[in-house]
Amino acid sequence: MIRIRDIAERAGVSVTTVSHVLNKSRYVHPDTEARVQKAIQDLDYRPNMLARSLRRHETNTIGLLVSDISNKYFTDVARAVETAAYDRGYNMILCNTNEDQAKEAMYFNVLLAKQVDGLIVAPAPGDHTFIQNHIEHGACVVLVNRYLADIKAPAVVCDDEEAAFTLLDSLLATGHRRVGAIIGHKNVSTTQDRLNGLRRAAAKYSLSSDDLWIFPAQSRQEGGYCAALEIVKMINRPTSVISFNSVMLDGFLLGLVDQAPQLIKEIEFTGFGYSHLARVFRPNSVYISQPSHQVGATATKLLLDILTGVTAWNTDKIVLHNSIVRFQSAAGTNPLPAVPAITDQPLNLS
Amino acid sequence: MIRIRDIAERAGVSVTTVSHVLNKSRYVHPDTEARVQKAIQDLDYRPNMLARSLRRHETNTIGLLVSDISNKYFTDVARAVETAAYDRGYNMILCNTNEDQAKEAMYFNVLLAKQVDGLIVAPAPGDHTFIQNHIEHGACVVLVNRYLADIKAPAVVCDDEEAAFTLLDSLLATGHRRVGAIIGHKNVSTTQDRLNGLRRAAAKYSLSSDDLWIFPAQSRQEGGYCAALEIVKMINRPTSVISFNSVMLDGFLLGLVDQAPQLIKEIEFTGFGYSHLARVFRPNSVYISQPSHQVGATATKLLLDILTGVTAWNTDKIVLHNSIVRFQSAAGTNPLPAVPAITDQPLNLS
DNA sequence: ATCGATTGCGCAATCGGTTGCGGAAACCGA
DNA sequence: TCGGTTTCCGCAACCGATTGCGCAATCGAT
Repeated sequence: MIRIRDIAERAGVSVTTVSHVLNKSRYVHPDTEARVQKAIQDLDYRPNMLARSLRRHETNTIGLLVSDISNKYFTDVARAVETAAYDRGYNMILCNTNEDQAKEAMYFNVLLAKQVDGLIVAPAPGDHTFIQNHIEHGACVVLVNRYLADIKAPAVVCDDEEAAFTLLDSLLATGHRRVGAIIGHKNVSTTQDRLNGLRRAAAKYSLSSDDLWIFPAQSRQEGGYCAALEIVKMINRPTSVISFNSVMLDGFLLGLVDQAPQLIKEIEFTGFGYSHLARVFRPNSVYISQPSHQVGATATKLLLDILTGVTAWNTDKIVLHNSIVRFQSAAGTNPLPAVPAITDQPLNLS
Repeated sequence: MIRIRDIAERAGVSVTTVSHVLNKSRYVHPDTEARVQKAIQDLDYRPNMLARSLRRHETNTIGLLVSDISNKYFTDVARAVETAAYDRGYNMILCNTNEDQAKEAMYFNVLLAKQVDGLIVAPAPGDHTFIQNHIEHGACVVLVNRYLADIKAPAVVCDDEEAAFTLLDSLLATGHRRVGAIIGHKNVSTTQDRLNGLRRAAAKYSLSSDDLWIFPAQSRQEGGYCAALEIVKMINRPTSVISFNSVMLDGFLLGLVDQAPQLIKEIEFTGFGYSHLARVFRPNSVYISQPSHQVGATATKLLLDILTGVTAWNTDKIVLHNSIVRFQSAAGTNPLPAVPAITDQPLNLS
């Protein structure tokens, strides 16, 4: 490994000067600087960030803890965080907690031990006093997606109550009177907010609680599949179903396809997040498009603003807006452009 | 921040002893050790990994460079790498290169500057002499998914030639005589291997090159969509299509759904990787299930074995086996269990 | 020629750990 | 009591950078 000292010797200057050249932190005579730069080139020198960070007490690195890396929502958030961080000279370390609280705590410790400057966390369900502890000991944390009553930290969330209301309202407005909801984890703020939205819409139409069938499932495909198995067996079946995420919706639809294909046509379905299956089965339906990219970008900006002192530490909740979109018409928000540019040409096999 | 010195003072010992307690690196009297442990507890001490790594010349961290984090194949690889690394006391830093060679080079440098012990790389298409450079300067790199002729490093790949052969063979065996292939990036080893497999199967059935329509597309949904737009316009249309990844297949199917729904029934399709859409449109079809998890686990084991001296550095290619699976029958390999366990109970809205 | 200002750069302490070397105290058998 | 072990632990150098302090050389004006 090439050290700064090697550069200094080769350029005939002190390590101080090399350091200042590297960081442009004070005036260095152009000739000297050129010699140093040449030595850096010649030896292919790359500063040791461990040493720099140790001395500077900052790593220019933030951690991102997501609960499920295979969920498209989180990969979108991760990409946004990564981009926003990179634009401001920070790197991101991504960790997958798998909705496992123990793993979340473990990674939290690891990342703090690695001296990340701050953390963006999509908290797993469960108790989070350990996070509050770390915050009190000086950790800088921004929550995304879910907020937590017992953690005093800023959060970037979506207006889930409103979106759920809108969704159910639109179903009820078109005449549905028996509605199912596949809701995922019960004890997270998103689910609670969305349930509140459903309740509000149900109240608006004086729906009885018997007519609103709530199915808490694992927030994964199997959860939705289970919901399908249940619904197939029901007598007074809902005429429409809302899923709280697209993974469960996929599972639900696959369940119907496997177990009772005829129900696909009978049951209206919609939910949070884009799904290919929903799109092909219900090309004219709506769904809730979550501002995942914006969530990541906003959280990152907030975190970095706090870290760099632009913004004071606070416990504000930033609420971004979900949008309700129709598959066909939403050219801008739709994952697939209406008329995609043709960028490649066919080729014959030679 | 609590330093090791704070612990030492509180426990009335030297920092040396605290360090040895932390690392269990030499005998310490039980009473002394207890005092140290108590001080660690009391002060909620967490060692600074930067300092440790600086001194030890190792970070117990590996980097993973993937070309597309929103691709399920890579998230599976990432999860496997993360798990395998964690089991051996290593952490993983995940970086998304977005199929962008410049970004790949940038992250390569960042990770080396952060002194990662080793790197697992799914290389973007393009020139990679910079990787070879780093290897010659001592970087420890394992390639996954794609191998590169100009990089002397071990690689963990799949038997893509064989899988492509099997896939096309099965189509030709059932009578198809005009086949299309949506192939993604042309200049990567996977694509080349698969093309060779296709050629071999085509030769076996004496298919003329006019009957094998090759469509190189962007390796994303839009690429598949473009292929659909093309195929819709064709006169002597393929009766079956093979996609080289599931994202393009999704795009292709959406394209058909949008532009020519009747073709969905007419054209047989299959490809590499599981797709919900393929499953619902062709519940009895086969597809190539890639051993993504095994790829990640194997690459990690190989890298860590090299790092710890268990295995010597080499440039071997480890070839794992793709399997060809049918949607319905493949309970084990299918993403969805045939009869998923019901783990949650319905709940009434109160 | 003198002196203050400016230019250009180096010394050495420091960040928070790890570890080779060695030393004091306790123990033990004769 | 004495010499040799064994037990237990501390000193201080070191990892590779950053940075406060200060000094020598040059410059320009008088």
